Amino acid sequence: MSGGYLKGRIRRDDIVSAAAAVYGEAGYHASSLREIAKRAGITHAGLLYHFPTKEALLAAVLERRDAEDAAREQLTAAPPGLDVLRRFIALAEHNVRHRGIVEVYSRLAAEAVSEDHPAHAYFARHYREARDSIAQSFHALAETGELRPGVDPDLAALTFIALMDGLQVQWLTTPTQVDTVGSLRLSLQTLLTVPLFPN
Amino acid sequence: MSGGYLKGRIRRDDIVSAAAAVYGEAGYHASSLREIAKRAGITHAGLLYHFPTKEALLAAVLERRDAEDAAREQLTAAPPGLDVLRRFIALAEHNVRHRGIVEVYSRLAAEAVSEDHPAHAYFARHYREARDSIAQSFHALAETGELRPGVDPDLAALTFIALMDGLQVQWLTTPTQVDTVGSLRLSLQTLLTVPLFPN
DNA sequence: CCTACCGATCGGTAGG
DNA sequence: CCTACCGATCGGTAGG
Repeated sequence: MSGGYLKGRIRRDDIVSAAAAVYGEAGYHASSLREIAKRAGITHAGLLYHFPTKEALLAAVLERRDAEDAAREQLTAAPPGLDVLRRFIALAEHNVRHRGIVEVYSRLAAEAVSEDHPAHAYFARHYREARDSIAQSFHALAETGELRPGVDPDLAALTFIALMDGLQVQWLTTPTQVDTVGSLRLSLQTLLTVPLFPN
Repeated sequence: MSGGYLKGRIRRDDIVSAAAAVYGEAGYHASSLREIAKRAGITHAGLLYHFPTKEALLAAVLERRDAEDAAREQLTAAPPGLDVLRRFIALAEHNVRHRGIVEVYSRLAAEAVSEDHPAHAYFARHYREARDSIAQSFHALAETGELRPGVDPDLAALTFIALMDGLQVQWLTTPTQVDTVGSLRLSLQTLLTVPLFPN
């Protein structure tokens, strides 16, 4: 019955995977529909049958990434507090084992600083949501005395997100010299009065 | 006597300035020699008379940036310690008032994570030198008891550099919501046992 | 989904 | 430094 639709969904998924891989290697603007299509096993005109424009394909890549992240880490599900912070650390640990994911994200984020980039709104929203989520946790920790006195929760949240992103670029550039997870743990622990990972 | 050479140097400088501006807006790969040449008031073939290839122009942009940074902040001149850290903060303050500089740097850094990018070696070296400089200062502070006990100087150096870079991308994306200098001060102060900026 | 094509743009070169 | 050009590549469309 829905055989045709199923095949279409699989094909679309292959294209999105190929696109994410190419974006990671070349960024969005420098990626060509022909290269993406070749990896998906079709022509570039065939790709445009599934995604009407280059931008529509980018949107599909970003949407799938959001869905995957949400499903894997349940970042927003936990109540504000230490657990949320631990889940962000877990996300960083996952990323170290999946360089491709980090490449796409880092490259697109840098391109999207321009207001006219098609992914600009996506990243502006992404940053705001991440900051809000982390800030809520720091505020909760402040109320229970688990945040070091004098630390501003909102500023600490901004700092944590910026640190995650900066570490990723530096890690991609010189992988052997960057301990992403160690740096995140150090920074977080320094802000707390209780152990982040009790022995 | 050297009239011809002087004019050549001025023209070359105009081209480098135009290139830096375009790199900041579009990145390196997406920048065209024709757009850069137009802003410098010549044709793209004329540009190639001064710089033989697109890569040669990129190298000139990076070289000039290094020279300007070194001259302005004398980052390597100070003896390791609090003063070096304060100079990096001063650099961040300067950058907030010169968005264009930050755009070039952030965009190129993200592109250059690829090993085959012509600026890859430049950024790998840049990161290493920055880490070494900061690490030396943290080591010095550790010996005088000005670094919080338990803080690893090398990890703290990596963290500080990553934080600077991550803040810049987030600030470029959502300028009104990011306090770059405040975040850097908070992070540094949290690592120290003495005031970074005594009142 | 493909073949065939379009106009536009790219980095670089020849020749002056 | 310019004019004029090259081959290559781009996103997108027509027509099936």
